[in-house]
Amino acid sequence: MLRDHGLESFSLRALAKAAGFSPAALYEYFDNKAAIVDAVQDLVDVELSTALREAAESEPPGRRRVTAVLLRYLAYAKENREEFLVLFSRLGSKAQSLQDSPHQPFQVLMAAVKDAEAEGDLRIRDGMPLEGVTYGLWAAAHGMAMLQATYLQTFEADFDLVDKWMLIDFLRGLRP
Amino acid sequence: MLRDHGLESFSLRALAKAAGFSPAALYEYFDNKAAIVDAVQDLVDVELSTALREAAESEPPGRRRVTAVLLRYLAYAKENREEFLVLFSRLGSKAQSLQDSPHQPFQVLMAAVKDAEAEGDLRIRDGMPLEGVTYGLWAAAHGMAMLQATYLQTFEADFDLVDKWMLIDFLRGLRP
DNA sequence: GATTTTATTGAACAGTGTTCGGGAAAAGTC
DNA sequence: GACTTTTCCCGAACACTGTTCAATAAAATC
Repeated sequence: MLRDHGLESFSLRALAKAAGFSPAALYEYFDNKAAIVDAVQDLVDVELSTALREAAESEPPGRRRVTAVLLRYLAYAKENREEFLVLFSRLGSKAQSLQDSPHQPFQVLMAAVKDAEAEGDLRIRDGMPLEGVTYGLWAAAHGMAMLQATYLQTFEADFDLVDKWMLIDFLRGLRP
Repeated sequence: MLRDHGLESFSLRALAKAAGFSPAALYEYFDNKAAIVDAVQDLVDVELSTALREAAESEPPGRRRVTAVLLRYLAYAKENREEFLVLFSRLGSKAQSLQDSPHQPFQVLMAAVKDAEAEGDLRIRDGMPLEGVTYGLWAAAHGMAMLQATYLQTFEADFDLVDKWMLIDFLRGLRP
């Protein structure tokens, strides 16, 4: 529904027509537009996290598994551009927290990082929390995905190989 | 002007009133709202790039200089949240290109990376263009800045130290 | 069958970006 | 100085947005 026509031009009237409802009827189920976006964000959240989980299981624990999760993150953002952008748009009104609340993609990545450290394949500085390095790795992939989806969307180039090499090199800096 | 009231609630009528003009008068100088945002983006672009240039000159060539530029990027995003978000919002209609057109912050970072490689302080894989590793490093910092500015804006924590450590570790993976 | 509850709607309101005809003020020309 | 032309700006309007609310039809309950 939303996938085809972007996020900017996503009006309640258009959504209502697509759903066979009147615009006012939407307010029976949602408080406002932000609540609708929140609901969509939840859907995207689990879709992305299951994709990441699959990627994690495809590789043995260690830095390679972390790399697989990050590359899957990038692939999802590339294949599902609008969904990815919705997830990180400011239209929703979620109070995001890192650890408790189920930002599931983060949890999946953190598990992979934890396992890699347990395997002795990844070094974590003294005083650096597990969430910290997970956040850092997430941010690296997120920045690539975000730049390609917005700022560099008109920049015709194949980022795949560059992304992969850079992530591998970044993780190289986390070797024991 | 725009700094105080965010980007979402930035109406042409409000801008016109603040400028002492009528809303219609703005169209004498700009084609549309996107053109206004483009103009602001240009201003932010040079503001950010001069800040990065200063940071580059504060350190000798090498990975430390690259780190300084990236940290300055993060500091700017933190101190000038709205400007930073405007720069990467989809409201503008710029056709961004990496090399030619003056996305100046990228150029500044690329110069630092180039110098670091020339100093023998940074390794670039065979077949990897200079733009590629610059993009990767930029994306890492950009992801951190973007997450803090949007998705994690309610997450009260001090990211500064984590950001610094992670960037240093990432660059550690690029040692010769 | 009567009454309450649940869905759904059309019309309206305030706000948005944008267009257009018209009217002042400034600049240029004889 | 008078006349024309260009520059500048505004009010009103249009189509759109999210949102509210009284009214209505359908369903559920008693």
